[in-house]
Amino acid sequence: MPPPPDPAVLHGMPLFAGLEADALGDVVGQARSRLVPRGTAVFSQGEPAAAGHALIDGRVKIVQTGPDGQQVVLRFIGPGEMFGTLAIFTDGVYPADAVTVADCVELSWPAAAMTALMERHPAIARNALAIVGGRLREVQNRLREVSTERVERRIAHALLRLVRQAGRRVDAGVEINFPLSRQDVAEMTGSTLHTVSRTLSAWEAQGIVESGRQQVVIRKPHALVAIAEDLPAADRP
Amino acid sequence: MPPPPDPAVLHGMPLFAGLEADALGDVVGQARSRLVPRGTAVFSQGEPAAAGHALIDGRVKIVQTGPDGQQVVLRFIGPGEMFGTLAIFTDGVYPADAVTVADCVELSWPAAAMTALMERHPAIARNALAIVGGRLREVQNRLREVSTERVERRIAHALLRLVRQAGRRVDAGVEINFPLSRQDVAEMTGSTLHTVSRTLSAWEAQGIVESGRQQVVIRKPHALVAIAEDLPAADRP
DNA sequence: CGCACATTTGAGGATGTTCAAATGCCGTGG
DNA sequence: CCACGGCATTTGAACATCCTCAAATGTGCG
Repeated sequence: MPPPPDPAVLHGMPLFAGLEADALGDVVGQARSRLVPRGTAVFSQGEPAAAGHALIDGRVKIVQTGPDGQQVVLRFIGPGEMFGTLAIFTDGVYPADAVTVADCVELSWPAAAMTALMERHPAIARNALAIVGGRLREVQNRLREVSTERVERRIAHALLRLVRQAGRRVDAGVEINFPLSRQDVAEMTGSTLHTVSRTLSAWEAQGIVESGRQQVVIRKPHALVAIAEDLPAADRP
Repeated sequence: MPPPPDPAVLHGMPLFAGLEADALGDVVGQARSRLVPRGTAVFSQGEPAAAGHALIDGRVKIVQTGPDGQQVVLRFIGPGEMFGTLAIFTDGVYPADAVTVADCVELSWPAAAMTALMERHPAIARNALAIVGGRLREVQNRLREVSTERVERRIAHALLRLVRQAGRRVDAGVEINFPLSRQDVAEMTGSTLHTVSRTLSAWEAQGIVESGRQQVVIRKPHALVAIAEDLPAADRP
């Protein structure tokens, strides 16, 4: 049996914001914690949604696979974020795969417990609504990007989003805090790993990024913003 | 002052499913009804979200505009559907334009009334969660399509979605029940009106569709499905 | 009838994909 | 410790798709 979770971990999780201490205890009491090594599927597309999940530590990639095997990265989950809960509120089937891209610690609540908690604490339903609403907006924005922007801008947007979500200051600039392959970026932007590689190479030549095997450091975030916004690149080192 | 709405109109609106009769009365009591002629903006992107809306009759196009003016059609709203409610649950600003593409009758609830109703009747929050969750899925699927499929398949998918949503049997086949331009289809698929026109022309030559000014009739839905699924077109009239 | 707008169609060309092959990096097992 | 095998990445070349530009044609409304 995994260690019983500490109520403190729920702090800062938007889904449980505004709950009383005893309500939080109720929530924590229903949770299971688990260690998941890198490269493992937490759940898979098409499975019945047995549980809702929250990430305590690590990073999880949410990938949707189409009928012909084409994959799209829907999002990366960081500590404090929920995932796999949508299915519980809709048709009960996970709509995507969740794969750990680093060693992870996660909490999970059985689907029944999740819905029961929501009935007992209506604030959870309202929080969930705000969260899902926010994600809907995010995806709508990406839909617009993919529909109207060229590849280079989309890649810039994707990296900037990742920086916002998982950026860590290092002396060379800002580093994206988890292993990220060209293929991943391609699947985030509706492109190919070849094009992503070429684009990053070009940016590297201009000193905008530094990148290696599954790792990206942004040296000049402002330059990336200029590309994302399609502004003239008016800057020297 | 518009006519006081009849409680019957709420029947079949998923947002208010499972509510008691008196709760429904409460809901209806807060609503305003309004006639909106074709081509009018119900609300505009960037405005503070003053109200949530439900369509009783007609058709509304939800369009998002990017920083450079590029437009994307997020969805078409038909009778019985809600729209413009997302903003109330998130940041209070409409994320898109809503424009009538036919003469419409709509109900609306002031934002404050909407949230109050939700607090009074928790079932509404749960319904809303399921609805928003369903839309999130839909948009995620479209994101995958736009990211991985070629234009022809995307157009096929878009038309099929419209048929499901607003298809009407006519002797020639199935008609999409509201005025729909090539430009609209282009903005639904991340393409251009030129490409859409060419594609429809080609399909017309094959007897798959019949289309004219802002109007499309699908004569062979199965053929369209074959294109959407990328199957070999194995059929004769 | 004429104007505004929707649609069609052609030609040319850019963007990005596809195909192919080489190189580099990392952990594993000998 | 080093060699090996599996990935990840890079880069070149050819090509396909689809967009852009341009102009003509059709359709409905005022």
